[in-house]
Amino acid sequence: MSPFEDLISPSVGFGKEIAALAAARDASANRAKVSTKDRIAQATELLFLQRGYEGTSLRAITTEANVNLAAVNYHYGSKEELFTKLLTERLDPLNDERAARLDSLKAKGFDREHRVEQIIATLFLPALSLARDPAQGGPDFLRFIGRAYADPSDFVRKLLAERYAATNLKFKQAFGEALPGLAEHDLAMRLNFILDAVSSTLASEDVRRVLGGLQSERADDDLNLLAYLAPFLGAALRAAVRSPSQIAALQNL
Amino acid sequence: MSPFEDLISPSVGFGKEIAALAAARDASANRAKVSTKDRIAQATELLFLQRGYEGTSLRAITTEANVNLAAVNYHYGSKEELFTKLLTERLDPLNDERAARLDSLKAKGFDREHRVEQIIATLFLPALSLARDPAQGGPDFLRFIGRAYADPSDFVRKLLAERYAATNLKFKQAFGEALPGLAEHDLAMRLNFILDAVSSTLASEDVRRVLGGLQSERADDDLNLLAYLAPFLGAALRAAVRSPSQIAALQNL
DNA sequence: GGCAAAATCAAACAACTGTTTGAATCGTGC
DNA sequence: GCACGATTCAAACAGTTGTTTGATTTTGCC
Repeated sequence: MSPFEDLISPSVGFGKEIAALAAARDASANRAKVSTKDRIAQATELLFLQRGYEGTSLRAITTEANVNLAAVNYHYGSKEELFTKLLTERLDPLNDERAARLDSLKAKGFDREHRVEQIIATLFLPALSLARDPAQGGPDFLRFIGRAYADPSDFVRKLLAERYAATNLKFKQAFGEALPGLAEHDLAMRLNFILDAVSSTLASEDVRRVLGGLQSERADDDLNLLAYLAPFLGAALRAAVRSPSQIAALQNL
Repeated sequence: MSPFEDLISPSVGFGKEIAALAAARDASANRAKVSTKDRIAQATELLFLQRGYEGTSLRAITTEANVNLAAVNYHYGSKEELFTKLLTERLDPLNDERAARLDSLKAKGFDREHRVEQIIATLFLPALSLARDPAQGGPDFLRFIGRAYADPSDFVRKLLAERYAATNLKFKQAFGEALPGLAEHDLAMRLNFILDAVSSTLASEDVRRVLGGLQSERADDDLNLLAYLAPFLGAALRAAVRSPSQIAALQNL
């Protein structure tokens, strides 16, 4: 039995707000009228994917949404509050699920041999299963969170760092325990390394070709992508576990 | 003998403009007066490292440089021309050296077993040896090019893509030949993957701790970092060489 | 139907951006 | 010492940004 088997579990349900949003979006597909507030949200998501936080002006949003400029401040308060709402709406469930799965994995005990791969799986399998949930925004979900983690603006970076500091620390510690002998700053560097890589990969268009049909309901696809990426990332992390003397010995590899 | 030995070669010399700039910078270390034009360049580099292209306003530059606002347009023409000058001044030599080393490597013939690692070495060993050259800007050189390749602005991205398209294509083809059986879009994805990762790593502060003393003249340090990174990146690239059927077989790895 | 609350609107706000102007200053060769 | 080109300067330009205002329209309830 694969050590990842347990990780492929049905996702828990999430707030009614998101369901309401999705319902409103479906209604738009059928008829015509979407509320001003929701049209702003949709236009913002679209433009954020294309241009990021700083590159997306309120006027671009209101033009795309066919809405008066003042509507954003009326419905959301400010640009930062608008983006905070959109970002946390997707990232809160993601990080909750990540933390929950890591806890249950810890409780059950890690696999001896594939500990790193198990943690990697816990880190981004939730993103894959949430991406499959139409109530979470569908196939653009992955691109959205990839963009979010790659966004260079102070505002987004601070939001992610502060709001999810606890979860991030949990995973850092888990990797640290799975990779003893790796200096702390080395671990931090390697984690940034693979996180950046995963973010930009998720944000790209190509990942969907790898995923194939995201519409599929079968969790086997998760295993496919996991089998595709986990050895890749695992090898990267493990390769860092080398003392300076070992590095010297590698000179004529 | 290591297949990388040949790659550690003395860097060729570069234009007198850069030498003049470096001379001016040295003069500043001795006495006090640096020309307005050079103070603008220094302030721009500093702020670009901190905030990127879009995040760096001309007023921030002129304030940091203790210079009148109009001086930028007077000496450089425009903000884009200023950044183009600074970027190409460092990236032109880097890409020229990369292309030259790849050509000579091709002429000599690749090592059978470590072909991927050889190309990886060719891709970023020039950056390391140029970083050691004080005429190229010293230890900040790596952070600078890392920042450049990670910058999200249309202007910088287009500049890098267009100006160095030929070199980029050369390396893509070299990797493609070294990794037969890897579909083109997979190769592109993997290359973006490791390029993003390397860029953000170079741009970070931590890389200097790994590098230890950049002031050292000994090329052995290059080999150290190469031995540190090449297996890491090589493993990542090789892990992608898997057919869909092989992926399926990996489900219970 | 009327009326109060909610929503939309055009317009302006102050702060910022890169760029240009024209006068004042500087430095150098005569 | 003077004149002329190079440089610096304060000021203003036209454009953008996020936000606010006050009037107008729409909506839902009695």
